[in-house]
Amino acid sequence: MPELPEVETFRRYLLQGSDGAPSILGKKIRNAELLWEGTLAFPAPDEFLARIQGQYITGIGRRGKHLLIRLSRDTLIIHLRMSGELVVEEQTEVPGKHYRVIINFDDNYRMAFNNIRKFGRIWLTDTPEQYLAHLGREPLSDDFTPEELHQLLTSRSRQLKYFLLDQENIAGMGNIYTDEALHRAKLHPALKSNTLDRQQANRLWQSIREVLQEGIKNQGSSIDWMYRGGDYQNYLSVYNLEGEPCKNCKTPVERIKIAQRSTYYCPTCQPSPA
DNA sequence: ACGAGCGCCTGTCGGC
DNA sequence: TGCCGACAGGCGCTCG
Repeated sequence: MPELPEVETFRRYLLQGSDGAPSILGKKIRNAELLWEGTLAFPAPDEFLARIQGQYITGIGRRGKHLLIRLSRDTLIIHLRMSGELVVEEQTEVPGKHYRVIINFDDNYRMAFNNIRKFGRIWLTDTPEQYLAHLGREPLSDDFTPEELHQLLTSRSRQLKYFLLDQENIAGMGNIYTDEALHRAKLHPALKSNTLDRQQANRLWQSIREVLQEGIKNQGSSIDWMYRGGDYQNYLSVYNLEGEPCKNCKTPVERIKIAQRSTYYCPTCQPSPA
């Protein structure tokens, strides 16, 4: 499911709580339950279950699309992939059909990793950096500059869609926000990255940050049956809007396949490179 | 180096 | 109604 804005929304939910769910910060872990062992990327199940017991939640961070739950001794890294979500609730609730991992706290609350498609993964480690080392720049950080984006773009020749989805360049973009950023920057998704001039790179930098910030402000996008918290889906310009008029020029939005993903763009505002 | 194709999973939707 | 393919917010792998 989630891209950077949705993961950031989950981070804030865990940190601040919401109606009916407390913050998990400071809670002590009584034990964990592994309902689908494949969720666990590291370590082995026995070690995971033994090691997580008794640790306290000391912080909640994010790196790209990875959630970083800081514990007394370790970090629990969670990647939600396509259909994951986190639920904080009382232990008396009936567990959801697709709960894969449950963390029980010692105060009658729990945090459940709900994950229909089983693609999500978690790691428990005291060296989290090694699992995050492949990630590129944090697009909303203060020291990510348009100059640096231009440098990244021109260092290789990639179609812009591929470039933005590649987490080794920028960490956090997914299918929705990539299409939205390219439309806002008026760049065709199949344009080669190394053909962009400084002005185009500046526009893309600005567009990436705007769509991500607007996504966070609206608590992410809720599409289909999953994650109903946010409402940024109501402000999308092209994603999932095939045949609808472009918000700028009224040309019908088109859908093509790039990188095996549906890719939405306006053929007028984002002219084809060919 | 780049990108296509596929696998991993469960569920929904539209067409026939 | 039932079946069947297409599709879904991700990513790692192979192959040419």
